[in-house]
Amino acid sequence: MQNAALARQFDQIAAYLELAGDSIFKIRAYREAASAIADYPGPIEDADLKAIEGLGAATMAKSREWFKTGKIRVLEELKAQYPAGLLEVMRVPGLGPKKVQLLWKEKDIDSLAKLQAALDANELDKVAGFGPKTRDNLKTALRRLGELTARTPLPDATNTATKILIALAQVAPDTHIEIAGSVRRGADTVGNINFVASSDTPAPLLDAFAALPLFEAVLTRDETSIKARLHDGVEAELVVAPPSRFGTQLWFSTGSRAHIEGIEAPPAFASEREVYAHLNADYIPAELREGRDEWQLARAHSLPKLIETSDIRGDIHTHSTWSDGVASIRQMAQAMSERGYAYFAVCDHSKALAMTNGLDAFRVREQAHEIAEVQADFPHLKIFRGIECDIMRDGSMDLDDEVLSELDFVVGSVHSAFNLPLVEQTDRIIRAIRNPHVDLIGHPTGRVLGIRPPYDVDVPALIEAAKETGCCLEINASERLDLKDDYARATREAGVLLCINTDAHGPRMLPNMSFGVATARRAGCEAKHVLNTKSLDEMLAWMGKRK
DNA sequence: GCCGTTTTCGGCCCGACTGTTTTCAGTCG
Repeated sequence: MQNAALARQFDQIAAYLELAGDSIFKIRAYREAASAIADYPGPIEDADLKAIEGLGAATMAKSREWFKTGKIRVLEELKAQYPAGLLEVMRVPGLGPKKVQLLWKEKDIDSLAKLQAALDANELDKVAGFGPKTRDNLKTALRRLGELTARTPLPDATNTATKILIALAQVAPDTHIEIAGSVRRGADTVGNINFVASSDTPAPLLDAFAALPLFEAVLTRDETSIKARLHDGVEAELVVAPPSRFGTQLWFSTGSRAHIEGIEAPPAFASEREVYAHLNADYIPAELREGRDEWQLARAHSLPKLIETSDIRGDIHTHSTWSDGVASIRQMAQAMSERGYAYFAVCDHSKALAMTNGLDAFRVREQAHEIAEVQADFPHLKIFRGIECDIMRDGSMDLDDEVLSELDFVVGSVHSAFNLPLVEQTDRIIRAIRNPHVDLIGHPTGRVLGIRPPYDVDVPALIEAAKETGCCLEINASERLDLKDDYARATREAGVLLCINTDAHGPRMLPNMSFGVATARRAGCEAKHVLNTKSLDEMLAWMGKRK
């Protein structure tokens, strides 16, 4: 299955063409080809490429070239033409293709390090377009980018961990191997990826680990453990323990440090359950092992019965091709149905987000017809009419109350004016919470892991307002994980309902639900704390009460 | 580059903000 690898080739071509200032439509075509390949359900190398929407003559030829030679000439030429570091520089907010080209040509800046050095040495003062404000913004942006990229987002780390597990399973099919560390605990970002294997003969396993092509270099190795670095810089560690000590090792390798600290080291046990029994505690789920109150609760037999992904009955915040989604309502319905959901809501963007072809009142009503048509073919899946309506700068909604009142679900989200002062940003969102049509605030702090920090907002004040109106707050399960665990915990404690949504722009994103559930588990949530664990009947009753 | 067609080119993704211009280019969502 080479889908991801081929898709990456086209994404890279798109990135270089963007840098080169090529046509936005051409760039988009490459990105759509990449997306189509990544989304293709079977091995792309066996697919009938002509039948895949989004692939044309050019991308098909390049795909075949890659199957045959392992390379795409156009991409190799682009790589030769532009230093790879320029793509990194492009990631700095405020720097687009034009400015990156200018910095490269005039100041030979082709890496983040050189950009930082130039800023520190005040070398950009004379470059056209780089006034004092821009230079200042760049310094802040660079610092933030450093903080944001220091750790890997949970979804990426989980995907990598799974790849490593699959690769190991091929070499050692009978060995029990578990993911440990912060990935297992469901932390929103991850420093490194940990594994524990159960075996009396570590050497072959360590050899196999060292030989995985995913790794760039082996960093350390002893008799029972090995640490290696992936191509993207992330480090992965495997510890091999004999079966009789596997549980204790898994417990140690899962952590967290705060959870383990002050606990007398347990003797060798085969399972973690025995470890906790030995410590006179109930089994503590990995997501709660953060050194909060979990030991107290576990000893008092009063740990929560944490929500499971299987408790989720539907997805409330999803997109379709009516705005910037990649799948039709019918395709989304099919995917939801296959996941066994009882319902989902189509919540495309509203008109203020023009770039996504957001819906105005007219198109909202047009969409209702298509939803009704698709609904007729899915008797066991309720399709709700919804919208992800922009919260404008002043806190008003992008669509009139009259239109909003026709919809089953209104998700209110901020997609503009991220830099408002704390009080203004908070008041803006509270105004949306107080709009009786708004059922849910989408990604309430606006962060995107590894890309954008949250905007300044007083989350406890949002929770208070939501408590007054019965509005829910979202745990966005995609690359945002927003609300984050601490805020989700405060929301639950305030008695405000959370709603875990994938914000899926295509079927491929539906499995992200588990990351949102992990966040909810870290917040100590049971099923009853989350809106979309309700059965269809319960949900309809809840909606009825809100009207 | 892809797509669809009143078949082989023209449309596709637009509006707001920011900082720097001295009348708007570049970036972003």
